[in-house]
Amino acid sequence: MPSDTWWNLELPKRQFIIDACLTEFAAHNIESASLSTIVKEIGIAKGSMYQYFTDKEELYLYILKYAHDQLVTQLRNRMPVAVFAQGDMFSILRQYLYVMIDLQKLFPREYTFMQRAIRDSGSQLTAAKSIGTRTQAAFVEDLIQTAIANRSIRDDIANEVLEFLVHTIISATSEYLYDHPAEDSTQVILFFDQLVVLLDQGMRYRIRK
Amino acid sequence: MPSDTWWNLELPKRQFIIDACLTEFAAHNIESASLSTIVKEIGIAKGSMYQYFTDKEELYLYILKYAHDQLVTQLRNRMPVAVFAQGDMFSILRQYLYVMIDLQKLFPREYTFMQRAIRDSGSQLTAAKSIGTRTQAAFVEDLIQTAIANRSIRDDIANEVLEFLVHTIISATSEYLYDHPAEDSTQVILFFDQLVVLLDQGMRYRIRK
DNA sequence: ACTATAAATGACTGATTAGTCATATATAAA
DNA sequence: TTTATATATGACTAATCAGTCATTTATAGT
Repeated sequence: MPSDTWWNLELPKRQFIIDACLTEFAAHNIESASLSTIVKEIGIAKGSMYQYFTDKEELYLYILKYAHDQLVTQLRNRMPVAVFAQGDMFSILRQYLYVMIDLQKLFPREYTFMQRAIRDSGSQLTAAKSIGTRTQAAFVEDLIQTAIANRSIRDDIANEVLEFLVHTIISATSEYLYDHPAEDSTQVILFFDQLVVLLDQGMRYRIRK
Repeated sequence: MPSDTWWNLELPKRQFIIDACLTEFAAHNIESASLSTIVKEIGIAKGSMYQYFTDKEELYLYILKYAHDQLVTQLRNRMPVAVFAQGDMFSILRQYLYVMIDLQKLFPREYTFMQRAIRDSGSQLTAAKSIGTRTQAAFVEDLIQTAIANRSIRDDIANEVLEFLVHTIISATSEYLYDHPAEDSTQVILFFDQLVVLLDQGMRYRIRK
């Protein structure tokens, strides 16, 4: 939906603009993000921005889609479908958490923005919500379906509940990364490993052998 | 920190003002909530508001504390300390989730506002964050400590991980309620019950007897 | 060099914001 | 009734915002 003018721009300039928008949108929700701030940061006139995008919302959704596509592409590279067939659910989940750690390091702006967009999208932009969560939702559904077919997990609990729990774990670890970005990766991995073990083996007390 | 003038107001008027603020702050973060909207809604002059509170932030924190105190009081009534001593962790957790359902029904504005405040407080107001999460953090810590002492849960996983998981579950169910406010309680209870069973017994597949 | 098209500009509009303050009104005391 | 104090008011400031548009500048075609 951006204009032809936008696509005629040199790629480095487009990238520069995108980066500035990512930074602003990662720090403020759409309501309080400022286009004036963005153009001042980039060093272009405000009018130029309106040659590329019709309004703030179009810009926001475009940047959201960009960040989303970027992350999904990376995720696909790191977790090809083959991974789903083999291995049980818990090892896949563990791998997914590791990938998230990587992505946050390599694409901090995109990652942070997506995180914020999903968090903020509750009431407002349903478009944003659906872009943000559809991928994850599809991933979780696949994961559960495969796991049940594999008999990796029990089948006597409603799928909705299983999906909720897995989704919750993913979101929460994502938030955890968001809140502890600078921390040592090995520490975070250790943390996640224990978390997956906990889900895997269950929490209830059992006599130590 | 509100002025004497505020405390000299008749209680019903104070309550009316508080209610209007709760509504606005439940719908917008502090950055984009509008004092102009609030005073228009109440039907008083904007200047009056500044006779009571020195600025927007003071008002916000006052309302936050109000909502927090309200909810904590209710929580204490419904979950006296005695509950912690008896019962295992999972039944306590289940009870806590039930109480949340009640509170959301009985104090929708306070509940929604607190939920939003915790969610939004990430970067900005640390005061808000600490008010919002301290109570829950203390609750979770107690819960885990007691459960380990009881041998309700295993002791070979780092406390931090256990606390994270429980905290995550509570937040997520809280979000779930936030997103499905009108839904039938019995459905929600069923959902939570299965969730707790899942945590309790673990997810891994086991042969059905 | 001349023309046509495309892109960039920034002053401007109208709306909204948080916060101020001189003035007006109400309450109470003398 | 007069004086003193407490409270309420809303017009006002200065800043910011999204979005507009007539004008300028750059690019390309002839």
